[in-house]
Amino acid sequence: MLDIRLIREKPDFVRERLATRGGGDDAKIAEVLRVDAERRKIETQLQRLQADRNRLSKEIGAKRSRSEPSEDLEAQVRKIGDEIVDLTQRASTFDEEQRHLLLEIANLPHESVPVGKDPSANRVARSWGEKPQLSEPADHVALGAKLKLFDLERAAKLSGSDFICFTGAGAKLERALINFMIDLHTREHGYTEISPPFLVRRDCMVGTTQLPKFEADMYGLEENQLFLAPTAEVQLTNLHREEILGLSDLPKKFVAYTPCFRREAGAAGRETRGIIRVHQFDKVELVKITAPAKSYEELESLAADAERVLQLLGLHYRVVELCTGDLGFGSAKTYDIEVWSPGQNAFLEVSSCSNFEDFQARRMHLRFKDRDGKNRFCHTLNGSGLALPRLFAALIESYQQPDGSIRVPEKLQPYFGASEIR
RNA sequence: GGUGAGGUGGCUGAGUGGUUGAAAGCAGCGCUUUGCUAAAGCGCCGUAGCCCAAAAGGCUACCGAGGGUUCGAAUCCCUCCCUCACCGCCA
Repeated sequence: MLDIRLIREKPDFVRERLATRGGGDDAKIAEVLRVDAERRKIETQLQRLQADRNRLSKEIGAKRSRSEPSEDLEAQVRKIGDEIVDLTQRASTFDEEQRHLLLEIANLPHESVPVGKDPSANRVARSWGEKPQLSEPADHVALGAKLKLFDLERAAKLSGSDFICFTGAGAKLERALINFMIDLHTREHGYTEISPPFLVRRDCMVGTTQLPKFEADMYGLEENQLFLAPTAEVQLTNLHREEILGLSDLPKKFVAYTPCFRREAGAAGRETRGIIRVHQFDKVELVKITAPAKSYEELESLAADAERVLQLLGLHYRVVELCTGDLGFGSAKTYDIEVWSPGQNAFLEVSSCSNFEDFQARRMHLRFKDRDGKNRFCHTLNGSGLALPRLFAALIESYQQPDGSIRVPEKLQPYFGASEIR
């Protein structure tokens, strides 16, 4: 959520920055400014009446204590009371309308983000390693079937299409990857491990911007208003919602392993082969809550922490700096980390590391007490570290051997308990 | 699920209809004293918003949330949420 004061004071600046995302927000800005002006007008009227009421009510109290008549004043205040009821109603209508509009206006891209309208303007920031030399690489679907690592048909029997059921060595490999990543981030990168609930309240989903805009992509449980979290970003970032943290508590760094649930409405048929786009997948997520001055350096180290996973596993990847038009709704700056998939002959996104600045914090009232004693909004960041099915696919494809077996990367062997899968 | 107790500022905790936005203590900030530390003394210290070009200043709202009673509600009534305790049920 943007600060209404910023929009009020620098509307042209806001419009210009939003336009770099691809435009279409001018009408919303005009509308929110109109509502804001109206809201303040009514609020001022309302406050004058309340001040009158307070003053007269005190007089009534004083008169009564002196046993003087006060009926005329009481009648007057009663009348003011009626007007207040009416104005309060109108004021809250405008309040709601303003919040509604603000919740649907995207964040401003950071000035360092390359300007462009689609992924063709994204910038490859760096790449690591090399494509493995494989004469005729099998893709993960073929490898998985052959070695019985997962069973998509039977997963469909349980839950419908686009679900995974890992089996045997596949299930164990997934679990090994989870443990490997969590240990890395807790032991070497200083994150605190969290095992959060998977169901979250609506407010949390609003806080991290999944709602209200993307409700169609979320799984919800109608009767008790809970949602299945689409990413642990929701739980981890909302952990301290509505709190005021001490400056010395920052940065907060959390890592969690959770399943993630996504309807992927409208995504059917696109990039959905095998296990790379499914309704439920496991993910190790990294979240940081930082002071504003530090958030961009924390973004760099967050990406580095996620990249470290791929480096230790010896997987080729590249880091892409998203352009303004490709940026997510709430993000000010994002690096996508893409691992090489020999089977797809393409890079697959396994992590998206973003700095939301105070966009999420403002929605969830997440603040810290600054050195000068003022409460300010924190900055929030998150990135996968990493998403499992795609990592799994890239790993088995990259480490496949001519004889059809899969070599297990050395760093993973203590977790997996064997050096190969055959 | 049942019964009981409770939700007040960063924290602890007073406060049952009108100068209480809220006592007191702790924490925090500033100053004094001090070789340093510690201790002591004095002062300041909630949040959000509105008016004002701005500052100064003024005003409004907020005591879990939402309604209600009243001229006036932290205080009385209703509903809901949450926390704690005990009982029941349960992986």
